[in-house]
Amino acid sequence: MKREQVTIKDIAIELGVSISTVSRALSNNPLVKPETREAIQKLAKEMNYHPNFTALSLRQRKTRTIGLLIPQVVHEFFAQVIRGIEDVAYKQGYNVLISTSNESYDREARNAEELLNGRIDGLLACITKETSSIDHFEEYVSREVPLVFFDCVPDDILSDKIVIDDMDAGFKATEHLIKQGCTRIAFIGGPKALNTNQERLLGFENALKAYGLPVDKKMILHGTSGKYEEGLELSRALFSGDIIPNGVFAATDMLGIGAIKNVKEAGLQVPTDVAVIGFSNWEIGAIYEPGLSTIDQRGYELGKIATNRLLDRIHSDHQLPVTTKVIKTTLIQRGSTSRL
Amino acid sequence: MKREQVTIKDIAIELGVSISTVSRALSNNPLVKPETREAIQKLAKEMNYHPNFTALSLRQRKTRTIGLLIPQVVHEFFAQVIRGIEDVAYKQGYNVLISTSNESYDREARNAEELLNGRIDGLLACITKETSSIDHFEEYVSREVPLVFFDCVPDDILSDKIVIDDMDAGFKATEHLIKQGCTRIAFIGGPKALNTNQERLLGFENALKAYGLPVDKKMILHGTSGKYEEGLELSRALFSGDIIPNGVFAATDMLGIGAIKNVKEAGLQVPTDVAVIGFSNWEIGAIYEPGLSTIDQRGYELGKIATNRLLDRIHSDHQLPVTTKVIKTTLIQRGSTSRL
DNA sequence: TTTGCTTTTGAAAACGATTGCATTTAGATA
DNA sequence: TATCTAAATGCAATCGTTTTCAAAAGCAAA
Repeated sequence: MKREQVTIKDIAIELGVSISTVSRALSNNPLVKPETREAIQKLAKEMNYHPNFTALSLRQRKTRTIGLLIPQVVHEFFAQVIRGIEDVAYKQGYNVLISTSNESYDREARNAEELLNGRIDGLLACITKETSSIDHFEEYVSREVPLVFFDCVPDDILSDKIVIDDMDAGFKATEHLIKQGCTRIAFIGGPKALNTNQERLLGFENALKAYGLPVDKKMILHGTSGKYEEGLELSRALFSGDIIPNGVFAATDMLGIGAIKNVKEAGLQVPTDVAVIGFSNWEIGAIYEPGLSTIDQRGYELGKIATNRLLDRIHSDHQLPVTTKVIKTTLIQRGSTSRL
Repeated sequence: MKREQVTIKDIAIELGVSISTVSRALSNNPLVKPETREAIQKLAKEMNYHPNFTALSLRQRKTRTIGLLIPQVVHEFFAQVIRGIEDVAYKQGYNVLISTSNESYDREARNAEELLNGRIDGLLACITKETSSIDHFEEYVSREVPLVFFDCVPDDILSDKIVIDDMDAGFKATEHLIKQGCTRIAFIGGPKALNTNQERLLGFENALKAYGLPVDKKMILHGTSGKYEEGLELSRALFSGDIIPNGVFAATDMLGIGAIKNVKEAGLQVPTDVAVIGFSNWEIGAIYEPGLSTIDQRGYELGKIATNRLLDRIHSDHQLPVTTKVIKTTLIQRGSTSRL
């Protein structure tokens, strides 16, 4: 019953002036006489006036809100990205509307569709593992609604993309293992179809080749979830083969920790018998024993850069050229690969 | 330039009918002639029409959006809560607007103020560690804007609250240590002022008393962050005192793991020499060695219950009585306390 | 006073939808 | 053909703002 907001009209009636004058007074428009302005501003404060966001959005045809489409929130990487996004968005007076697809393609498509209803000024998106078709993003492109992809990005779409250099990171991780004296290095990764995963694998293979080591398909295993339990399983498979690796590059930290756990259970020493490096730099890797060497995925920076790009696009009055920004990663060495 | 959304008016002009007819046709109003309706719906689809969210919100005076005010996203507990919230909200056609305060009271107050501008239909809030004054929530109460607090809730506000039974949980955790044969039990916790922390401590003390064990103030230490490093430090302080504990109840999992790490470094065995139990049931606790016994904080349920309550309030046409719901926790036993 | 200028104010349209009410149209009946 | 009724459509107000344009008010100069 009392839910009604105080409006500009209430103030106008109270003071016996017109709506326009109140509007002007509140925006400090010099057209209105100082005394009037002060009286209006005083009353507005007293009445607890808050300008109605929806009316403003409709009138100005912008919502000061950016959409964020991600597979999941319960994920250290995305949490970092969100923090980066919010830090930038916030400073520029933007809010963030998060839409989670729960790794479901259908939900992603529905969410993307729904966000086209004018409630956001632009969209930041990271596609799910299973996303193949990108029809649901085409209208953003054709209508020129600002759209920036980050991390997991579709190949064939004319849109800004911010990604980390997964191939380079894969190369660095593998090179690091080689330099630590590993000669039989295995790769355990996520879904084969995932482009970030492919890139990491490519970097892995390139490094082996660059250092004259053989690329053995039996030493390359793919999972689906990238989780701890999967790391355990893949590692078990790996260490029951005919060639026992002395180095493992895991495409996620949780896979890496699962691998270490299995190695320890198999009675082998990490890093002496087997060195393991992960990917992402999750907090757990620093605490686990031994500490997990890893690649820092720079989620926070990724979020910041993507948001800046999106806001540039939103604020630009002409159509900006489409760019792809590749961010370099850094390697973090911990106990799990320190053999020298 | 092409950013314009297709509006109902565009369709009306194209088909030479009135705006009202289009509106009715799109909402399947039986007043409009079947052929007209079909023609309109067909064209709407062809033209990629999406009803403008902002206009709809203004007209209907509701936004189908709920606000979420939390200290941080990068936190497994909040991530769980968010998932619970989204699952419920989503099913009922609501979106979630997340506002992060970064544990800053000022930012929390500003965010709360800002969300009063009519862009949300109701607010879910968890206050920060440092929040003392709750003025910024008073207007929600006086204007009867639906508001539900969860987890960290202010004492003196007439509003729904969903909390876990921290005292009971503290009691259970401590009782568990006692039943595992611990006789000198320490408590390491978060900020003294935090009500959840106080409750856990109270449960701790009650359990000691209930089992005839002395409450020694020297065995009760408070930190500020609840993080791993702090767990290490507090534990060091604890184990350099004159009485060495043989059980530790840590008010967060990260404190617990820090404590275990220190105990191990001190050359003691977990759980034989010292049993440790944490709080929250973070993923890391299941993976760490030894596995960390803990209290499951049920973030997902908390999120679901809070959202259901908020939506009830939003949908109710009369003012519902204010309630406080207390959720019981469950104890998860792992290696760190298994001494029998 | 009248004129002309500046300062200040107000009326009304617009943003994109919904909806109560009035009007038109079509078909049926007299 | 005229009248009545029901079906279909359109007009206009509304939601809360901003902003253009017109009008009023105040004041100085003629």
